[in-house]
Amino acid sequence: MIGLIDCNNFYASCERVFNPKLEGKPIGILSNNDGCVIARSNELKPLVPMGMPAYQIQPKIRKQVTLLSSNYELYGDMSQRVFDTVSNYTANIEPYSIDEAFIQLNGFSDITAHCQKLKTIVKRDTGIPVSIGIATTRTLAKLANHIAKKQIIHQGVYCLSTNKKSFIDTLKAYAIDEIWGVGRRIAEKLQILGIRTAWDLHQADLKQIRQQFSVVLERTVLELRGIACIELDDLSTPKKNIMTSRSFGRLTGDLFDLQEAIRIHASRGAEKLRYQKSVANAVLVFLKTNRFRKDLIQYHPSIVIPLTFATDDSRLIIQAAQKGLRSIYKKGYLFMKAGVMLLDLKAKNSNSQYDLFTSESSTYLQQKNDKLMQTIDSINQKMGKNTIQLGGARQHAPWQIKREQLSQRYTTRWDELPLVK
DNA sequence: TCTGGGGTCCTAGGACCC
DNA sequence: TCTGGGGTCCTAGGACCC
Repeated sequence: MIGLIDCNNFYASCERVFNPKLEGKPIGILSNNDGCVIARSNELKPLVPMGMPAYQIQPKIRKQVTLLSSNYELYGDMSQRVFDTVSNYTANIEPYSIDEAFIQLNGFSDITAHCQKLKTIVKRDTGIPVSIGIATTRTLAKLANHIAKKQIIHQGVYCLSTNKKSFIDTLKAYAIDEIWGVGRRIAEKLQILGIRTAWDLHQADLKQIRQQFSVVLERTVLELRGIACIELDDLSTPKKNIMTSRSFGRLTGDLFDLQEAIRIHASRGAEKLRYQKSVANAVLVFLKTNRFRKDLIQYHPSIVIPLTFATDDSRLIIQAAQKGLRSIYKKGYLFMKAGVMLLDLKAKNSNSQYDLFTSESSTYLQQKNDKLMQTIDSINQKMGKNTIQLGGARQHAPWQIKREQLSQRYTTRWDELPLVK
């Protein structure tokens, strides 16, 4: 059997662990730049829909709720703690997102009881409440998890068995658009065909699904029937592209601002690249104006700059990115977002990147450069992000994101530890 | 005034090959 | 009247996920 363990209202729960006053109150976590509500406590759910821009929340409601900037450093660390705890009680854990992981649950006489225990331990050791769905396939485990969360009677753990009579009723009560892998577009198309519930899709004709949709949806149908056919990428599988981008706190059309932002993104991308032990063959740079501002002229340029040889050296990647920026930048536009994407990634294998032109002296130089990057990375790892940066970053530059309601990074910064009085 | 960021997979269609 | 057939590779775009 497969279990899906999912943290309840994860970001909100992380905040509550360190600020218990927020317990029982409606709280929401905002996207970067304090833009949209991207996570809600149960109390907030009836008041504010998911994804609503913060400024559209009515003042009357706004007064009753606590809105916080997202604190990814905190959430990332809490996520690791939850997964570490789960790993101690299960042979095989597959993290799927920051707040979810699949677990293998074979060899237990009473799986539900085991999961209840696991749930209690995670709450005790990390402070994070979780729900667990159990079934024979990942798609059904997701569905079971949903039920575990929604129906209080199950106390956060639900096992969905395909051979019980209740299975059909459960699927009949489950709307099509809530199925994992069925998004808005496909749901609309399915509705037209008269397929409205998980049970309808379970019963659908495989051939027809394949023809009118794709193999992806065909797999979902098989999964609903209890035939496991969705495998997850191992998390250690290196990424094929690496993207770093941010919306700006304020619009800017100034080249110097953009150069600074692009340098930070290129540098951060190179860090991610080294972390997964890859090298990039090309760098894409893009700019975007604010598409919501109908009163401003729009411009969304992007360009790919090939690198002379595949590299993970921040300096070369920054250089390429800046070259790209200069060629797409035009005066007279107000930009709201900039980003860098590292493309055509390959494993950093000790020789491949030096190709034809390798000579003894260039190999020596390469080793020296590698060492420099390693040193920067290890200092930043030990002393905190951005202890060493290539070039400065002005604190109040327009491109810096707005995070006015940021909580402390309680678990990752010495000077932000929670205080016990 | 204000509207997230970072990924994956699949398919269709074009270029090119013999 | 009648314009080959089949394969690969690449890219753009669309769908999905959290």
